[in-house]
Amino acid sequence: MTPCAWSAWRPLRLVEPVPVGTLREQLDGGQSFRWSVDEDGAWTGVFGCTLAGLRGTDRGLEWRGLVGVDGTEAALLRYLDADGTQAKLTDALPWRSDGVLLAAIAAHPGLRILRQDPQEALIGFLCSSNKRILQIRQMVARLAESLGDPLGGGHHALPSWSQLAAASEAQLKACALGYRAAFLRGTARRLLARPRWAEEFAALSTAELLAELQSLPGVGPKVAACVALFGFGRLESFPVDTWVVQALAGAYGFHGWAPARLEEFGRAHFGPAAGLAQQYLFAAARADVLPMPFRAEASSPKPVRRPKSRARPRR
DNA sequence: GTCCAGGATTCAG
DNA sequence: CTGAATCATGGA
Repeated sequence: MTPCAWSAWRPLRLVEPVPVGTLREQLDGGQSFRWSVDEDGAWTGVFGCTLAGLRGTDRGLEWRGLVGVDGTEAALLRYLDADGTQAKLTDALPWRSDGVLLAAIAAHPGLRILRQDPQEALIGFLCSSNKRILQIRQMVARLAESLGDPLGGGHHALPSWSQLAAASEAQLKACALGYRAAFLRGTARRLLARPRWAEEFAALSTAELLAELQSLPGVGPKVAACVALFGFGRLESFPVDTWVVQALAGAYGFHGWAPARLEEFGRAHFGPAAGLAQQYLFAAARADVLPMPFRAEASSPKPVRRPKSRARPRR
């Protein structure tokens, strides 16, 4: 049992202020599943092997770490994109000509893509299919608690692939994974044989990375896009989930479009930081603050049938 | 009790 | 290739 003592709260220097609402969306809005908040509004979370606390105050963002543990502040600065890369990319998004995006950014100013560990993103989104964020968080918490290494204060790191592969059926079942248990075991066994998988994946182009991720059991187009975005920092990756489908249908009029086609639109329209735009749209859709001029029509005649396939320029 | 969830997989057409 | 059934579990 490791004694746990928090350091005092200290200011965290970011290039842009983070409103408390944005902080909440960022830590508990479906990117990471490892943060929880107490009654005073103080967040506690684990990323990689770092245990940290965050809170928003009148004086700005503050952080704390475990006494005797070095590197917490540096890890937080990297995790939260303190160098301002995403602030610049946000400014380069087409919000000046896109009122939907403008409204989404205004709803959560300063929202960032968390720079997560690849394994953390992969485990989290392997659990994500057909589940709500709250339940994903519970699954991941149980995985860490029952299989991961202790970090102090009752918190645990996520299990390694070998720890996951070695887990018994009963242990996985107790994590309430449902049919996703087979996904986790399968992926754990595959990556256990490739100790440097994260480096190897990081060296791939984004298209190659997405294909490589999708070869893993339980990883389809959407999960692969999320892992590329959150775990490998591929900000051009544009995950299309149920919320984004609804947002693009209601706000842009793309009713009935297949996810692959919406993804194509997102990348073309939003450009190199499409994933960042996606996160703004996702958060705004969940908060129900997007302008929806094309909300699903109840009485109008059948929507115009759209061409299902495009001419393929491939050779 | 019913419905649905930051989907993936498998199978029928 | 597209669409539908199926998957296991818990919260609303």
